[in-house]
Amino acid sequence: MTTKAVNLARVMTQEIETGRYPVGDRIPTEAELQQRFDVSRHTVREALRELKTRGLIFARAGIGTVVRAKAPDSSFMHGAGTLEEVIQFGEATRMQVLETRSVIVDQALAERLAAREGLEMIRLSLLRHRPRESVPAGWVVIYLRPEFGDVVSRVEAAREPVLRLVERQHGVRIAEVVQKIVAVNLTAAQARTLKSSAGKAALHVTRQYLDPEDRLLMATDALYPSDRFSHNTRFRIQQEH
Amino acid sequence: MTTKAVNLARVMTQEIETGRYPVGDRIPTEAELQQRFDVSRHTVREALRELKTRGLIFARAGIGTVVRAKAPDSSFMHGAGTLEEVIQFGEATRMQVLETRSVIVDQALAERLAAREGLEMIRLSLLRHRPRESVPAGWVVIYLRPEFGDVVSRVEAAREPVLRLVERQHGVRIAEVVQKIVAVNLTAAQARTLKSSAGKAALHVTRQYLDPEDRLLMATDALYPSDRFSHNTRFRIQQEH
DNA sequence: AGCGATTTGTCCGTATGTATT
DNA sequence: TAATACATACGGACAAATCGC
Repeated sequence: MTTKAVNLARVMTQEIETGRYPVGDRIPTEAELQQRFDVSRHTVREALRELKTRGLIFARAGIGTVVRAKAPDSSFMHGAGTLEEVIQFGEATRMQVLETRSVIVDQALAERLAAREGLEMIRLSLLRHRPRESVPAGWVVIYLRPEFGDVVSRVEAAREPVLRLVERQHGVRIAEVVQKIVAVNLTAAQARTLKSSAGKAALHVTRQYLDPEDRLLMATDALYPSDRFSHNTRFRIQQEH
Repeated sequence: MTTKAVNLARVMTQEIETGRYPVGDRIPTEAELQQRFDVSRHTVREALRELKTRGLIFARAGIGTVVRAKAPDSSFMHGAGTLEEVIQFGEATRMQVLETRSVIVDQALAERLAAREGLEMIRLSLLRHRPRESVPAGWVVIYLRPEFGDVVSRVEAAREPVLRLVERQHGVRIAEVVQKIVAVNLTAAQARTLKSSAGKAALHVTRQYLDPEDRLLMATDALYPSDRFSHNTRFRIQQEH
């Protein structure tokens, strides 16, 4: 069973899509729609509200209701899920630093990190451990801008993500995260480090953290064997007025 | 001048944030709020609708209205292109339907889809093909509510995601997507279907698409061999305004 | 299994305010 | 100023879902 409002919204959507009401034109007034579909004004408004939140129309008192777009515009599909979930490297994990050193970005690394070649960066290699588990949950390599080097000494003790340390310590703000996930089979060397077995499937997650000017602040390169990690995200769509 | 509904929404948001109504608890009924704020039920519902679309609460007839989450504080992601990338099953891929049938959700499936046991759903199994490539890019199983069955016949011809077909045809709106990604080694049977090889790493992506009332509209279960797919996301953090 | 009581969902009618022409 | 059209708000009625007895 579909409601009258949903049905009306569907009809109006279709008529906008098929060009009966072209972009820029006004659709019939609420009173007219009320008559045409033999419903209350409340129901008409309910249907139009739906189209508004989908970005198909907009309304102005005194003017009417105007078609804004034929198809739902992607800019109206704002994902308002938490970035926290992306950033949070798990509260319940302990970080074990394997190695810290300075590297010059070569061509291969430049590609992987979307960073400029020749740039100097701090390379922090560490294992994530869950409490009471002998095998590491994952292997994370963090690339940091040299000026953020002072946080390195606090990584193991801190109970929060490296990103948070950098943000607080240096007053920078992350504006964007670019994430790429692929599946890989572990090499023998990787398997040794992770105390897993060669050939086993793993998630390979690379991330770039950018500031508002699109400059790379930090990048990570992580490897999570299949049975120890799942990557969960919750996207919520925020409608606007 | 702020409207009564906006004001009420603000008060309720704050009370949820400050913990007066903890996550999981019910907020007062519409009738109670109506009395407390001395407004009509219409106004109460208008305010609650706002909180619903923000994902703070969800409501069920017969039960009440439950707090789903505290308001995202400062950093939550925003911006075009976020959810689109999740939803868009690639325009440039062709869908080949392998099988369509009706299934009753058993215990195992209930867990995987976060659906109720005993529910009837349509199971649509298909392969994604990229143009000019002989091997499939991925294997997708879609679970649809029975009332959406009419879109099945149009999946192969349509050049858009099944989700879009459902949204347009039935006037429903996705409010939330829950996504889980794990790495797996392909079984022999899976490898055969995908024209890949057993043991090869693959991304296993499961998603639940929920409407504003938290009801499951559609769920997908996809398998992408490692060398044919990478999952890219771009999170943009909303700046204060 | 059934039957109220409760609570949200849908739908209707009406009145008044506000913005635009 | 008057007419138009959406915005806000009030009221009531019944349906649908759920819970407890």
